Amino acid sequence: MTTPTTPKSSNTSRREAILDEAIEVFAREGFRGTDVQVIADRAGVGKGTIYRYFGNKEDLFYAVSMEITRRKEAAMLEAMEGIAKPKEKLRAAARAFAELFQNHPDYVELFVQDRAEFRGRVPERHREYLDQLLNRFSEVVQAGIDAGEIRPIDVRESLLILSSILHGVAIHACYDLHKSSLSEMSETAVDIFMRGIQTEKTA
Amino acid sequence: MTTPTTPKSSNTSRREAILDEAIEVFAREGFRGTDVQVIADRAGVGKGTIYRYFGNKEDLFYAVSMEITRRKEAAMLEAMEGIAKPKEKLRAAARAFAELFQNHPDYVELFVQDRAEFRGRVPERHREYLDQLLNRFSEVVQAGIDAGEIRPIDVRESLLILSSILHGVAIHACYDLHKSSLSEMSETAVDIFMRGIQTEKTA
Amino acid sequence: MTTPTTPKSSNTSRREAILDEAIEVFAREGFRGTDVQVIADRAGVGKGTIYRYFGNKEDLFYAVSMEITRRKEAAMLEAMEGIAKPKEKLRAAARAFAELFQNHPDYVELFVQDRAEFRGRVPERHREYLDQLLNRFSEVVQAGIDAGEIRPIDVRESLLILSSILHGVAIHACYDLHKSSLSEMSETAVDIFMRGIQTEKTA
Amino acid sequence: MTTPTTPKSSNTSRREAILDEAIEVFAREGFRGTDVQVIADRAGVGKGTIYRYFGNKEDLFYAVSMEITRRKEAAMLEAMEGIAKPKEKLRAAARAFAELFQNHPDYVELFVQDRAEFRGRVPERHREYLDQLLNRFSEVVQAGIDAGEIRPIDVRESLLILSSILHGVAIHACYDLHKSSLSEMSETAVDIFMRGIQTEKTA
DNA sequence: AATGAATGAGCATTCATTCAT
DNA sequence: TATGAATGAATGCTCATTCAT
Repeated sequence: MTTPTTPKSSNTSRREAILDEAIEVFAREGFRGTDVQVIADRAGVGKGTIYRYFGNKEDLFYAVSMEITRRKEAAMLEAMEGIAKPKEKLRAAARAFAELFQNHPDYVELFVQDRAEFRGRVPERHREYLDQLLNRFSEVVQAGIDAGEIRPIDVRESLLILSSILHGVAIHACYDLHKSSLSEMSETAVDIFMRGIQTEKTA
Repeated sequence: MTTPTTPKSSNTSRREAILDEAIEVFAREGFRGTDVQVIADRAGVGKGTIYRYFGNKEDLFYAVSMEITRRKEAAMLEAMEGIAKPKEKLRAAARAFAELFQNHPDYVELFVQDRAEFRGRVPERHREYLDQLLNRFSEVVQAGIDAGEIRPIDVRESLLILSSILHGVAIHACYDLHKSSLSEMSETAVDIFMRGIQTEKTA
Repeated sequence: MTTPTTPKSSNTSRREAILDEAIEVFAREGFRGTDVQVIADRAGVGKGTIYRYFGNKEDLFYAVSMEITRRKEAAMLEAMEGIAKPKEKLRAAARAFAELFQNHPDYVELFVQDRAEFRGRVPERHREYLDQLLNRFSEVVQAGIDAGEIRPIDVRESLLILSSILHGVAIHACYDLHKSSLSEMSETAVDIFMRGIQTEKTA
Repeated sequence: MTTPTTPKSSNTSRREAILDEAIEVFAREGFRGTDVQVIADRAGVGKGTIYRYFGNKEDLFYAVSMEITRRKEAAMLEAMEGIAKPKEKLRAAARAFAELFQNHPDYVELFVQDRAEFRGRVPERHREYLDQLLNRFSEVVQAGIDAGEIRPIDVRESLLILSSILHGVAIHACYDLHKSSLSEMSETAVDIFMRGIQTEKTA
């Protein structure tokens, strides 16, 4: 764990190369089905190098999972920027979420793998992430309530439900391949959700 | 690979004993993490017997998955019986779904395992099941629309979304253990969903 | 890979075949240096079979070690039978010990391997064995003392020393290959030992 | 494989630091069980440095083994100095041997490791050492014989036996923890040995 | 039909050794 | 000279599947 000589270039690229390949291989083969050697070969590094960087297969998967989480969060937060109205903020975030997973079906698989393999065993990361994001979004929903756009619902619970819907749709979309895309289905789902939480008179 | 004869009395009980144990073990250990020997031991049969009845580990898991699907379906259909109003029918079904998974957290895990391990590879069973159930529910939704209770939405799409919500909540509930139960969270989610699809004036 | 027809001999012969090869390979390569696959190949069984019979590499080594211990003990006890005089009993046992190791240099290596790899970690087996054997020999020494042939020494301690001498000579003999054989060197060593513990006047 | 230059001040300390740590780690973990990185870390040097100084793991172990041999030899020779009577010289040397190993149980382990890992493969060093030391002690024994204190035995053989006894006791002492210490047991063993080789009338 | 002993492909992980810096 | 990042060969152990009884 000594600090690398060239601060960014070689180590970073190596780490990223491994991570990039790991995303694809874990997504395609599943956690248990993945042979670390395959990731090493694809990343063009020795197997030992992966263990040097990530410790073990599980921690490599964690790193992958966390990376996806970061990208998801970043995409949603970025999408909300510059939008004023609370409900539109939520829609924008949801749309960003759907588009990310539409463009990267891998990420859905990784989410499912994580849930399948590690259920409640390593939730701290997810819990922590969820809490952080929930707080961020809670302000938005609260603002919507204060503005009279959204019914005075339980903020945290409704956000968990929105999250469930988004993930549920992402996971389920593959069962409806012939029809609407993940984005389209998500759009409709969010539309129903927004109608479900808004005040009567609102458009 | 010899096809088992039509299960007679003792065969049936054997099959069920295996299936029952398989549900628990697969749920606890995951598909890849499950040792068929463990299922055999718990079911009190030889390992060879499992292979005689189910062909291989994957097909055993399929059988388990299908069994859960059947129970899920049965619970929902039974819950709808004797209820007249379309919206109440949907609520009842959703409630039955949530209660089933609340009482059998195993089933959630199996659903996730199935999705994780076999994503698009064996969708026929799910697709077939979904289609069948969708048709059943489509009539209900259509009746709601015809009765003016539900907005004239895309029936199939909205049902897929409801399914996504229910599964999404079931999967997500474990991340919010401290607060509401799966049933409670599902209740709220379905409430939002119903508000989202109903016509303006409806209560 | 033909399975023998005899119902009993099958398991026993398999176990023994593995054990026999394990003795040689462990002796030649050392515990850590041994590849279980090599033992499997030489014994004509699958690697899994070894793990089925012995659990793991360490327990396989234990079994080997114990087997040698048994043979050592058996050889010594057998050699003492039918001999009346205590001192001659000891000499006979020591001679049997030396001859066994002279004919099976492997056994020396296994003893050293055991000591090297497992020092105090698994002494129960050895301790137990030593105690058992010590008690057996203690009677002999005590008889010698009572008969006035042996000085009134600490029985247990002197036996441990005899054991140390025998093992020490066995281990050391290889450093003096050019000259006397293990048996010869051992004979001399035991002669010195006997003179050292006998009463003055004794021949 | 570059031959290290003649050790200068800092080199020497580096070499010694490595050697000191190697003694402990090899003794605790065994040769095969030792990770060179651990030695490097404990010695505060890079792993490459160890390879620069010692070539490879095996040669590092050789160096360690030889170092112990030197200390053993030095302790024995020093103990004999200033003592006139041959038998007392032997006793003194044996006592020094026992005390060294009593105070440094590590050394016993290293001796066993050496024997276990390299049996007859690298005996030159030991043989050479033994010969050197044997010659040194042979004079003592011969003097004892000439003085009528010791029976006219084979000098070399009896010394090898004494060596076997000392090493045997050191190795065996751990199997008798509850009772006498290595030193005590060794003392008794040497006493028996001396009685065994001395002439009848001697005290 | 039922069994479970036997099998061996498969894989995570370690660590001695090298070599570019 | 010293270093430690990179490597990949080596190996213990598992477990799905088969098949003789």
